Amino acid sequence: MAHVANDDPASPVQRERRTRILDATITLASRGGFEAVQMRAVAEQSDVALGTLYRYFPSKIHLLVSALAREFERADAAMAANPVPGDTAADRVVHVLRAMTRGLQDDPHLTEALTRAFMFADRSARHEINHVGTLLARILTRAVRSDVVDPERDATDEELAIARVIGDVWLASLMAWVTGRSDAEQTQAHLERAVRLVLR
Amino acid sequence: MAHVANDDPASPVQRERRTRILDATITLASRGGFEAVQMRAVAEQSDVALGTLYRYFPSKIHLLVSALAREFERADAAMAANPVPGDTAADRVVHVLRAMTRGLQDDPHLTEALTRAFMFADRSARHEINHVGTLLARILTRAVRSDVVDPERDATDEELAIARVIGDVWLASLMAWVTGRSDAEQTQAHLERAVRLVLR
DNA sequence: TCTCGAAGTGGAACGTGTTCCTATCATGGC
DNA sequence: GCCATGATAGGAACACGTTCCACTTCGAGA
Repeated sequence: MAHVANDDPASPVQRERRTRILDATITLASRGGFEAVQMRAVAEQSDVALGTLYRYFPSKIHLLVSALAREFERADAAMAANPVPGDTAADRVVHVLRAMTRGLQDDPHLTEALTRAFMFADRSARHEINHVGTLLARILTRAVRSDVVDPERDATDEELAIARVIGDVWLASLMAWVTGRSDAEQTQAHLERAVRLVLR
Repeated sequence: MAHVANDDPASPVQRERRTRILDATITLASRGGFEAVQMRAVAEQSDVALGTLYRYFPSKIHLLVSALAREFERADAAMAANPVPGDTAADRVVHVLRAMTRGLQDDPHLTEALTRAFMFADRSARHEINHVGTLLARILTRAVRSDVVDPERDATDEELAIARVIGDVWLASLMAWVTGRSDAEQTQAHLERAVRLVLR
């Protein structure tokens, strides 16, 4: 039941194993989407026994959401490194959304796999899901307020609410895109429309 | 491959069978959530062979999303019957959201089953998903504009965009609630906050 | 009424996520 | 160095979604 905690792998060996497993997950997802991420295949490709894989990640959903979290951590770090361009909050948010959306649409299979896992997750994966949600909110909140005079001041309730609403719309758009209900152009248009509605 | 179309069951017998299957689905979902809706159980309870069940609904996801669609159709019809109370668009939308949310929270297992199926759906279920999305948009659009002077006039782009954004936030909130990341109170607060942000 | 194709039945079979078991391996404390 | 204990390997076993097949029943048209 208990598995290796995300942020506290006991040993460097385990940390490295975890990395290998997530790498294999991304590779397989990128190649064939959700259905191609088969637990036996992940175990084989990361050179780990099936039982070990399940010790590290208690389900396929946990595995994929953890992979998503790692991607978001990278994106967050990359965006934190250099300031978001744009004069208004709306400009910056649109810029960030455009970057994220483009990144995803460049790898449709990976996006499909990670998105569907995220959406399908149940209570047992709420910590991982929450982590992803937090990262998304952080990225958007930074875009919304990256020109405030005192960046150390906590974000206001309103800034947080705006970031959350935009995040919600982004997730719904992602879902629509993954299910083939809207193409890249429609997705982007809807996102920008929503940003303009919320940020004014 | 081809299954009985939703809106054109060939015979009354088939229509009645379809109803029985969806009833069984709702019953099982209400009792034990997504995992309790097992195809063999649905077939048995609706007194139909497994192969027949698959002829009517090509997958568990199609089945559950179709059940969700039927629920939304009922809700839509009920709400179309008598006008939404409230003086402002925001009031009416909040009222509708509150009603829908309460209805769902009264049956957590059913909500979990239908929501997760909706979120997990892939391209093969895009028609069913789209139908649900259309119904949701229709319900919200009506709430937004139910006091316009000429209700026959088509909704404006802005009215539609507002309804879509609110629908997106509602879906995301539903997901957060299902995964246990937010309780009923937080969900409602976030929804109302979003409505106020978008409608002004 | 007879016939024929579509629809339904009952159940075996298969794939993949998940669990479980036993033997082996690695590591920290003596 | 040696042991105790937890981690891993390897793989069988199980559950449930899905597919398939052989047979039967139903119903519309000749």
